[in-house]
Amino acid sequence: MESRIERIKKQLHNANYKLTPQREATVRVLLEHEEAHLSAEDVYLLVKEKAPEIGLATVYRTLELLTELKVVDKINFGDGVSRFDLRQEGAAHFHHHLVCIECGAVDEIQEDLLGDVEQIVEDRWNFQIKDHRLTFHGICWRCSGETSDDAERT
Amino acid sequence: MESRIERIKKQLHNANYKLTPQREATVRVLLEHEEAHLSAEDVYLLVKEKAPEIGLATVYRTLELLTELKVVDKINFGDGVSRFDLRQEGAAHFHHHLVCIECGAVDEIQEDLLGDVEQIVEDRWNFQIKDHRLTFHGICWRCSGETSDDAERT
DNA sequence: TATCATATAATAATTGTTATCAAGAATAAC
DNA sequence: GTTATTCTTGATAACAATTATTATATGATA
Repeated sequence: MESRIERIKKQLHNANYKLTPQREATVRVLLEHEEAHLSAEDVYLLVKEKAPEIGLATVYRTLELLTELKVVDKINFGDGVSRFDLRQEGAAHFHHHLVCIECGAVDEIQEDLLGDVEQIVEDRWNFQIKDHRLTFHGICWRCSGETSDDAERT
Repeated sequence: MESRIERIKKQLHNANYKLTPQREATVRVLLEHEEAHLSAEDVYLLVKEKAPEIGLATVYRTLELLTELKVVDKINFGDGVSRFDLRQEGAAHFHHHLVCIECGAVDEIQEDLLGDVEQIVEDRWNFQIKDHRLTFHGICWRCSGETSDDAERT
């Protein structure tokens, strides 16, 4: 974890920004809640536990900055708030999400899966793909397990 | 076009709603601007040209209603506003989008393309897919065409 | 030291959207 | 036809998420 902070610090410095205590606290919260898909408000409340003097605007600014530097990805599941995910180190592409319409859980798919599709799109639509967003809405294994007979026994 | 309005009228009636003049005006604007990805505000301004007495709230209500009936799809490209697309008649699935990061243009992909990917996701993650959202961000043919030969520019 | 740029907390302002509510049609009951 | 009843509407207030403002603090530099 410390090494990841170090690397993020370098990324900031490369872009002429500093890793201030507030920014570090924000990054730490993100690191401690990977895959949690926190909203700005969520992050704010969590950071506040450790650094109560931080302001909401600072969290917004930090998240914006981190998005710009591609340290985090800003996602939007259509529920009115933006959510922030740490980008996996070395991941060229954005990961996908499974949003459960029953319980609201958000699971991640790290696999790319879109290789073929992207090739088709680039060729057929003459479109140079830089990034993608893929979200499936449906019923997760937990919820379908509850009512389904052949539920998976974990 | 009239026949599509007729069908939408039936859909409304089936759900115990009426095609009021305001709703019809809104639907007509959507029909006349297919593939335009209008925001609620856009729709409001366009409807106002024909029916100046309409209120913004009515447009929001109508768009919400049409979304519920799956006449339109509500999409979000992360720019802070929701956009509304008429769903292609008979389309079981939501179409995909190409968002150009240069000029902001939004093109549509009607083809599904995700058949294989969905099969994998359903099997491997035990997830029952009901809908999907797929958006590619990149450079469209228009923008890459402009500088295509001597690529390097600012 | 003074000076300069950056970062900050607090708060005001803005934006997209939703809720409220009284008034206006449409429909049904008498 | 008149009266209920139910929808629907327009205007506007309320709301929540985000962004801008401002005055202050911090830290580096000369």
